[in-house]
Amino acid sequence: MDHVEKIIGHAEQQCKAHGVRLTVKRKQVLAGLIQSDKALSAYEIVDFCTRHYGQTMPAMSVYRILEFLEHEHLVHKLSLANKYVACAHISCGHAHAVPQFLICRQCSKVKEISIQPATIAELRQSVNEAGFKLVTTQLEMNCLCEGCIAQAA
Amino acid sequence: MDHVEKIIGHAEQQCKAHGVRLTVKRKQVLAGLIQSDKALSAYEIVDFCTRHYGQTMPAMSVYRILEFLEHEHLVHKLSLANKYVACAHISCGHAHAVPQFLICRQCSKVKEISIQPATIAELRQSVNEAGFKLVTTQLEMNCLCEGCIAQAA
DNA sequence: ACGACAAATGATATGTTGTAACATGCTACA
DNA sequence: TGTAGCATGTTACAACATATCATTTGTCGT
Ligand SMILES: [Zn+2]
Ligand SMILES: [Zn+2]
Ligand SMILES: [Zn+2]
Ligand SMILES: [Zn+2]
Repeated sequence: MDHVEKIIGHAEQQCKAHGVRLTVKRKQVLAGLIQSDKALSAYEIVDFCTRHYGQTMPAMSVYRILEFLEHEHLVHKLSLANKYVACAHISCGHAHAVPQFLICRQCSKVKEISIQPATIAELRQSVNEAGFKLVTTQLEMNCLCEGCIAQAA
Repeated sequence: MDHVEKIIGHAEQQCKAHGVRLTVKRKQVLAGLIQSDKALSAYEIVDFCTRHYGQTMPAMSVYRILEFLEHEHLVHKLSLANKYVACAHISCGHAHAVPQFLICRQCSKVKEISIQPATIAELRQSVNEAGFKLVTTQLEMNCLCEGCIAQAA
């Protein structure tokens, strides 16, 4: 049982606990994202599934499935990059806090982190002073990953 | 001379100083964004211009013009919302720092702020600890504006 | 003023991303 | 086994964005 399957197993447990089904197609999409180990656009997922599972995966299905997976917190949508990434904490057990995402501009690798609550509080404070209210503390930041930094040097 | 024209005047000065031209079409797009006082999608700008200036504005032109205006720091592209907003500091004179944007989910109003350097430093520190490097400190945050908060209450 | 060059815009086509609407198939449960 | 609800298939189209080449307009040296 490899790494990906183990995560899928956890995801399946989670879904069962919520009274929803992780169907074959949904597993395919999630597994694709996990295997890729980076953020993919919806159509990249279409291509991935079509190539790996021997039948064309309609874009419509991918969007529907992504919506489902996001709702189950198994996948995160990254608006900054218009891509989708598997949650990094599917196997952790603990319910995960609102995440922040570091997105490599170069290669779409994503790190899902939790910034210091104090820092978040300062951010929220700045927002409040401007008369706005934060709707979510999910942040997305344009970054370069370790690999791409090394490559650039 | 109204508020919008005054800002346009400043923009024109700025362009002249950079040896580039703020043409009629470019002024129309910029004025549209300023008047709207919120972020607009490229096609909303197309509609605005077509309605207000009596001839159809091709989408292609809008994209080209937005690219120009962004390059001149007169307009900012908001990836989080897939929209464009006029810079809030065109008339300020001082060269503006890397901004952070508070975007109202409800009505697309945008506040362009400058978060405490100390907070930014903490963010950068978190990113470095994760092995990534920030490419830009421009942040975009999902918010509700004053008006929409009041309305919701 | 004239011609040459570069910048800006027009026009058309096409690529990419995302949703609407309705048909069909599958699963769980009475 | 019927049936109700969920999931997927199919088709069409809307919204967002870029590529390419033609035409117009502004700039500058002569
Ligand atoms: Zn997560
Ligand atoms: Zn990278
Ligand atoms: Zn600005
Ligand atoms: Zn608002």
